[in-house]
Amino acid sequence: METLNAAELLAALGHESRLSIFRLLVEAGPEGLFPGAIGEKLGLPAPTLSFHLSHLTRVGLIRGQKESRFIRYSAEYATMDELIAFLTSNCCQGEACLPKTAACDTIAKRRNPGADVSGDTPAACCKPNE
Amino acid sequence: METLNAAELLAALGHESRLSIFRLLVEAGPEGLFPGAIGEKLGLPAPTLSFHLSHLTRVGLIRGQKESRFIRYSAEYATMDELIAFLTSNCCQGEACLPKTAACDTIAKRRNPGADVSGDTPAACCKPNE
DNA sequence: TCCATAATTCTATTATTATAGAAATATGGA
DNA sequence: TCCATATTTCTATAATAATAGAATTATGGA
Repeated sequence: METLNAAELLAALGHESRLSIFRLLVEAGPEGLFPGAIGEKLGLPAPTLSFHLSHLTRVGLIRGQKESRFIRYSAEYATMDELIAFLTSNCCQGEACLPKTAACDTIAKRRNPGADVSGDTPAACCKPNE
Repeated sequence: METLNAAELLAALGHESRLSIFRLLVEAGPEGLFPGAIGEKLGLPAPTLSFHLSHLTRVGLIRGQKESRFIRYSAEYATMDELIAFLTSNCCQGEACLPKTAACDTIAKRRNPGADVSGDTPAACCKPNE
């Protein structure tokens, strides 16, 4: 992922309404939700909601699929995954930088399958990453 | 982390110059960089750079420390960590959603220490998360 | 066919953010 | 002290994004 593309995704999520929409869809799982339900839950007028849904769709963070009169929106997990991989790549020069995220543990583990990674203190992370 | 705060962080990163600045600092590690070096590397005029540095500082993604005539900026990894934890919490209803990120593996592993998490296919993730 | 409804697109307005020159501030060295 | 330089703050302007009413489109049901 390139910087420009990542910035686009981040900007799309960098708005309270859109972030809320996205998280509703992330939590809803693959079944997703219809705009009606989202709008009701978040209290957004239909045109405003539509504006944000199309923004999120354009950048590839969600996707909408027509179903008779409705449009079922769902999160595109793969896009989110790539974004987080981008953010955490080449980080921190060997410091333990992302204990809550826990991605680092797994990366360390894959590099050295015998290591114990089940504790709370993560190994150094992310150095020779993709 | 609350949605509003997360949106602020994402918006701060959702600008190509700021994202580039942040990533330079992430890669620079705890030693950080001075604005001069950043500006030169990214080709940004000093006032523009300063504007973005103060934005990133205000939201807590970086921090600046005066050192004689210079100001040493460095990434605040903890903030990034919390942001990613927020983004990946309560996701995907048991689907395997973030294989590249790899956070899911570790979360699964912590839940069930005997599991093998070293392969490329992550376990279901993130369900009863913080 | 006609209506109710889901959702979008059109539109104008408002609000916010980015840009970078000019001026200001602060520090160390000559 | 005086100057060069790092960085910021001030300022005006330009660019972009958000909001939501009104109009439009599409679908299923009466």
